[in-house]
Amino acid sequence: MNTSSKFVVAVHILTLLSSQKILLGEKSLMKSDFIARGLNTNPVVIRRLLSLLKAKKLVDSKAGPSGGFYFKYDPSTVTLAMIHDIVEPGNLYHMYYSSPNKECPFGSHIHGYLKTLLCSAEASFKNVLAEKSLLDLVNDVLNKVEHKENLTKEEFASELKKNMKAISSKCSQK
Amino acid sequence: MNTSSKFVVAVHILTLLSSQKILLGEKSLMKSDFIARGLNTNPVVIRRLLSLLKAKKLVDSKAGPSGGFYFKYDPSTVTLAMIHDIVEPGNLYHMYYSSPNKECPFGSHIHGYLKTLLCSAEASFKNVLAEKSLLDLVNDVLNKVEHKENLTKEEFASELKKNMKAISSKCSQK
DNA sequence: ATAACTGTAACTAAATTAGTTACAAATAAA
DNA sequence: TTTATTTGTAACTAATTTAGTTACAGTTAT
Repeated sequence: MNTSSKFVVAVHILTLLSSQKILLGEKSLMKSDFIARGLNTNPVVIRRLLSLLKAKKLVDSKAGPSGGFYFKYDPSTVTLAMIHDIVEPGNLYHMYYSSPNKECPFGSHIHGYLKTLLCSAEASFKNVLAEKSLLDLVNDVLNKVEHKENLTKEEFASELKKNMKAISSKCSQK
Repeated sequence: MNTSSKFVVAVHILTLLSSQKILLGEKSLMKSDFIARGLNTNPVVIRRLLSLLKAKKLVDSKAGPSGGFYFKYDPSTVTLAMIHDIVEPGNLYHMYYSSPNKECPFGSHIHGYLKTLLCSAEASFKNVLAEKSLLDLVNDVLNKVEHKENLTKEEFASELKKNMKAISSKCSQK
């Protein structure tokens, strides 16, 4: 198993930033401290990942008090496949298994066919990710909240805003 | 990227054992030394992987001089998906990203939808692997050899046998 | 001016992997 | 029956990757 959590964390972050843009407006910013709290991890880990996403032009940031990060695009146009390609480039499995010896008249031919098959399987994996946009994920959550907690989008937006402020003040308490 | 080569190496080994069964007969055995040569690696690495495949009943072995390994089943009934499940159990990506904090009214709901999607993408990956059997891989190689090197199956079988003996004698020279 | 952010370098610790040495147990062959 | 060959496995090393952490320079709203 791939032990990296970069992909799931990046999706989590970008879904948060998308929801913030939709619920709280274009100009709203989210701090790395707040995001890190929600993932039980360290703000530096979040900033490191956001630094990569910024280099790829998906997000932008503002330093200083009341600074933070925001998502640059329309959440409906960014798919999980794009995010995967950014944070986990290359193949799911590498094919550099001790470059097969040409001495073996049979074994030396396996590599090529196996590589072709793996590429095709990985393409299939990514096709599923390509069918899901950040907006889809945001809507999944919003629908759940509206139905299960009987909150309107507006009520939920103000709850989110309140929570962001509460967490921010907790962080600065330290 | 997953840096493990267990899957590709296991497929390589089992394709070799399958070809040996088809070309050289049921009783034919292949040594870990010979397999390791073809992969430019260490016999212990090969035996370790074969030990797992033996525990899963895919192969069996015989100790002592002229001992070795053999594939127990019909190569047409074992798919690459089965092999993957054995040597890389679990998910392609783990979902234990710092179990999301319930404090965050939005973030706490993302996890479930992301997990569902990843499972579906992984299922799609494995479906492609499930369409390829060990026999398919053996036939890919045999067809290539017959066309490009103009060898009949019988000629190729004797070449393979010769090669196995040559490598074996090289190994015992040390 | 100050306080609150981002941005990033440097270090630690843990986990995983492949490779290696060594040797016990099994077994065919001399 | 002895010997040589092979599997089976434990123990260790080295390399790589990952997340977490501390520290601090640069930026900017208040």
